[in-house]
Amino acid sequence: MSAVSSLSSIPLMGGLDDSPRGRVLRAAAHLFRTQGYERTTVRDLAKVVGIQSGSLFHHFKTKEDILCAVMEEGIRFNHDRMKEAVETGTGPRQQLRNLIRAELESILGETGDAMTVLVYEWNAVSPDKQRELLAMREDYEAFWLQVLADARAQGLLRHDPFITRRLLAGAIGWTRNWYKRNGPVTLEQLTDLVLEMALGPQ
Amino acid sequence: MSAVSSLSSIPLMGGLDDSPRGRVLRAAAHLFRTQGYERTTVRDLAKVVGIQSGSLFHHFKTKEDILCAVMEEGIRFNHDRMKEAVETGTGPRQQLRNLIRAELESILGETGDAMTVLVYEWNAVSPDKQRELLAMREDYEAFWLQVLADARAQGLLRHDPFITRRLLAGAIGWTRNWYKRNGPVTLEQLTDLVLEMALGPQ
Amino acid sequence: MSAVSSLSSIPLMGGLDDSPRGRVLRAAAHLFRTQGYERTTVRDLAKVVGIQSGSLFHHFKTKEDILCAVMEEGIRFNHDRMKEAVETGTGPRQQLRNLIRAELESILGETGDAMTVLVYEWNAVSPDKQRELLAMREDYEAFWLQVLADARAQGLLRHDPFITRRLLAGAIGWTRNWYKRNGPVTLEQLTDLVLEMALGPQ
Amino acid sequence: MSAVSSLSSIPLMGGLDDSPRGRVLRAAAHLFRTQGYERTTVRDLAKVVGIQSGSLFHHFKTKEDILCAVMEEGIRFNHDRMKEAVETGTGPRQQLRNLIRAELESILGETGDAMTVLVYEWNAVSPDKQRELLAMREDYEAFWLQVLADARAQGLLRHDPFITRRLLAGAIGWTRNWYKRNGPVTLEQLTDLVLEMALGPQ
DNA sequence: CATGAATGAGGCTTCATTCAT
DNA sequence: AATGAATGAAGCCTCATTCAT
Repeated sequence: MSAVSSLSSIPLMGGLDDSPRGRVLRAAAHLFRTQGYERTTVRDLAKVVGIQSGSLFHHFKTKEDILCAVMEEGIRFNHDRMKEAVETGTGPRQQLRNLIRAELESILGETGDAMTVLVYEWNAVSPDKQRELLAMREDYEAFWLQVLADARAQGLLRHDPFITRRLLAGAIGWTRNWYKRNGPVTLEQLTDLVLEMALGPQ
Repeated sequence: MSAVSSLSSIPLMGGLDDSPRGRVLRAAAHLFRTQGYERTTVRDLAKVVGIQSGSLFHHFKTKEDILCAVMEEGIRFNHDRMKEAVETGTGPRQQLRNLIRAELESILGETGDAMTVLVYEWNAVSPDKQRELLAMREDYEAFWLQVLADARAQGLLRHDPFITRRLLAGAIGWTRNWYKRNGPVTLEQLTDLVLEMALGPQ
Repeated sequence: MSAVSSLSSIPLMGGLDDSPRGRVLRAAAHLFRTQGYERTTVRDLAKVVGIQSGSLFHHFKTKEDILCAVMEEGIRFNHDRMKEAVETGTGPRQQLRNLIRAELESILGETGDAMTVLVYEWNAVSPDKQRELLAMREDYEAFWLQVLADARAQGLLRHDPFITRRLLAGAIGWTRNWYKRNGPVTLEQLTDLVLEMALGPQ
Repeated sequence: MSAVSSLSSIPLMGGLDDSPRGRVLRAAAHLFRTQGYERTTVRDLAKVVGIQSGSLFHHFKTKEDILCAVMEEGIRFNHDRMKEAVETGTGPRQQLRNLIRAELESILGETGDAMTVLVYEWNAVSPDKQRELLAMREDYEAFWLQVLADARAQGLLRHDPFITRRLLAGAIGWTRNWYKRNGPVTLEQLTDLVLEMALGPQ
């Protein structure tokens, strides 16, 4: 059923160590993305981790908790990444480029499974959990809006920061479905393309 | 469970009449998007349509068939829309604008549920059906690539048509998650924003 | 599913004309034997007959009624056959041979499906119907017991008629599972073999 | 629905212990024979065993697997019985008598349900499984044919071994439908009657 | 009489979760 | 913590039967 039978082929997801918990979350992120949350059974997951299905419930109360944990770890790790992107950039243009670059990494790299699951399985989580997760995303988005507002203030950006952010978020998130890291376009080039979409040529 | 208890609140999806089949597909598109395919039971669906669950299987062989039919109708209807967009435009710039506008309509309008389901529930369909559906999408995408290639030939577009299309597809598809039709930005303005992302200012 | 798609290949069962009723019963006897009663759907049956499933219920009240009618017709037709077998024989030995021969015909010939169904699907019919059918079989069996009793009285038969009848019934009924009419053993030879089982050599 | 509500009234079937698997198979053999395979629901079966219906599927993959297992165990156990019958007999006559006796035991005793199911529900199993089961029966039948061939070689048997076997199989198998163990005829007497059918008086 | 869409009860099977060992 | 058998609710689908046309 599953195309994955061991964890060895799943890259270490950012921030997750080799503890049982970490191994479950990495396997879950992968399976939830490739098969879908509902179509992944706890037995599928246990098999990939190399334990029995009953044992999962010593680490997580419910299957939904596993899903939420995947999402949380994804947000948490990328929050740090974004923060760093802003802090290491000097000036809005470079900061924005850093953000784009970082978000592309987050989508196309080791946290890609988690970020995809965050979007695609969003309404598998209860409203309560949705609220919690939305709160976590809020300051994540705040980085973007702040940088875009700065860019606008400096005349770099011609349009509304909010709308620009949304359009960029769509373009970036979708790369998961087509971009190949070892294809003809480098990640730097892709970053520049997206940056140009936001700010125009030059 | 379902927030929807009758079909009356679901707009007529493009091309689907009031036949039992059409009513099932409209309800399915809506439920599959709001609840997810796996989390929508055939009883949920039947209740919204106003029939018994067993009766669904007079019109469709399996639940998966319903999903595929939703996707097919979505593709089919929008194929015609895209074709018209290209035909009624004179010159690549106008054709491209028409395409963007048409795809925004397709995402934000009455076929939005179907198009979202097409993306979000993609791996709920069997590989065989995936192949069929991909074949249908192919000439849909061909419209875009042709127009973008023309734009490039005329110097309107500075980058690779394929990549540009993917970035636009992401930006446009994501609007479903944030754009409000009765908000401050009109669809025409949104169209222009996306067009500017593709071609730059002016 | 069914290996039969038309009635043309099913021989006319004894006593059943080409009326709708007769055609249904012949098809039913065949399908019930080859697939089993429960595994044969009324749609299967209707398709072979060449009508719609709903139309079956103009001729029979329920599916079970069809099964019972098959059984009844089988018994009724073979009752006449047995009667004739007894009447045309002179002396117990010839009468017994005639009965054996007639019952082999009934199992291996055109009523074989019905007779097999009578045995194999016996507990698909309600107790009430079972009683009715048992009553019909009673005088059928009376022919046998009478002839065997006569044979015993004449010293032809060494054992209890009742037990002898049961053993013969088993041997004869089982022929359906192995005897081939166009094989090396003729029906007359088979008849003699069974007769010898009953009466011993000579 | 079921006339049986506990396992206590079902005799231990040959070779089956009190493991969950054994208890399921014994209950299944009984229910499948008395109600028919299709008319026995997995809930019926679970109730008799004293477990929940879902638990059945920890021991057997499908309902059909349960049927096949019943058949297999029946064949396997009786294979050993037949082998012993041949080995403990000296000379074809005694061997044949032992076989008859053993098969009567197998039909009328604790494996009777399984053997009946084997015959009556034969076409409820898939062609693949039929092949497997036929292969198992093959060497079972080989015992009979060998002994009958020996008998023929010694002049004890006047007719073809194959045909004789089939007639005996029918007579023996049918005893399930009429013979009462605590009736006027002992099993030994019945055995002798069948033996006489095969070899003639003396 | 025939049709065929609709019914709705019920069947098999799956699966997250529990718990005694 | 781990196991794995057991649970029991719920899911998809089938099918005999009905009935308006």
